Amino acid sequence: MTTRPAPKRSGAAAPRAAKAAANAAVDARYADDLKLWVVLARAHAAVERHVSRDIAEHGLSIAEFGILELLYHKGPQLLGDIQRRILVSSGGITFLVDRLEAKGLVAREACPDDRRARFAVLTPAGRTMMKRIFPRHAAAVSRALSGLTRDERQAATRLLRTLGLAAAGESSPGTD
Amino acid sequence: MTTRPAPKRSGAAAPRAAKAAANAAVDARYADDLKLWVVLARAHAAVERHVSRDIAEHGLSIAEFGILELLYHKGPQLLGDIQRRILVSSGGITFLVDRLEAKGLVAREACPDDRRARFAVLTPAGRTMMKRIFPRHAAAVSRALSGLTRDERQAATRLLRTLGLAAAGESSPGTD
DNA sequence: GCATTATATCTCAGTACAGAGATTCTTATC
DNA sequence: GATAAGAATCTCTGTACTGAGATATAATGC
Repeated sequence: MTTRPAPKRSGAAAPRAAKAAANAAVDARYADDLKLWVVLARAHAAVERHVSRDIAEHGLSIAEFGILELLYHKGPQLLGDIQRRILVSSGGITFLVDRLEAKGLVAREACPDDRRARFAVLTPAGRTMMKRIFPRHAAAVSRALSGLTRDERQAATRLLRTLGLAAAGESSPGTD
Repeated sequence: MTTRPAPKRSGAAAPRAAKAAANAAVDARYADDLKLWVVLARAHAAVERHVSRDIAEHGLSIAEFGILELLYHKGPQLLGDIQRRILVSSGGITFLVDRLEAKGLVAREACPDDRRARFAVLTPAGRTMMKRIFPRHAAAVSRALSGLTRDERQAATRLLRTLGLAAAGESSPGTD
């Protein structure tokens, strides 16, 4: 990660106005939407970097933490339900739970009603860890979002929920 | 971590129930922020899936398309500038430009002022391709965002820009 | 000019998943 | 209870990246 103010060098200046004019028709039509997609991606990346750094200090990836958080708050869950909830592939959920199991934070338990299915449950060690790191994680998330006021955060939550639901539902029914 | 928001804690007599209550207090305090982080991640994932599927039909990843789009609209760029713009690692930018070069869409050119640096430029084939697929891509983005009204999209753009800039600036070097 | 330090890119090993198909089990029907 | 369709998980291969160090060049102080 190098981020340094570039030394003086005649910049890669391109005749912006002319180029933009050339594609003006298309650009003008969709420019606002493209802009929204860009700022959405950047906001997500920026917040994710904060969150990820916090979580990485405990040796966990975001997806791993997502599973632990789900189990911590909602109790044991079927692997398939976790998969749909945190949006990973079927192979991904096996891989993630394997790793959490290897770390001793999660265990698999049989489902009495369906022997194909397995529950993931927090081990005592996993629960202890979440108790310890969750408040700190929540604070890190809050800090990452602190660029918005309380009202703005509420407004953003509403807009993003609407956007997410619409985009998830539209012509993309399967999460797999 | 300068801001350690101490959850209010009932001072004396902390049996288990009180501790659990304290946990609940922490959870409640940050619940809204965690919710915003979740809907941000989901909205991003949902929109990205649409965009990604559109781009994949042309054999490109989102990062590759991001480079092509940057070169298409802004002209030749130094690799380091592209890297900072689309947020990939130093190894990543080499890898991505290699691949675009192998596809014949991009070429490297020497920088006359700095022989360490290289420009990436669109080849004629790359420009032709972008001319062809960009409008369609823009339409796909618009469609993915169509869950919000025009006004909502404007509001979301403003909020996400503010959020992204704040999160990127805070203890994490600027991207632009 | 020459050494020193900083920067731009590249190399290489490793990580985190995605996706397709295999395996194991359930449910419905005969 | 045997068979077949369907479902949940696992296995395996492939892809897109990250990050630490290597190499070449530039800028600066002597």
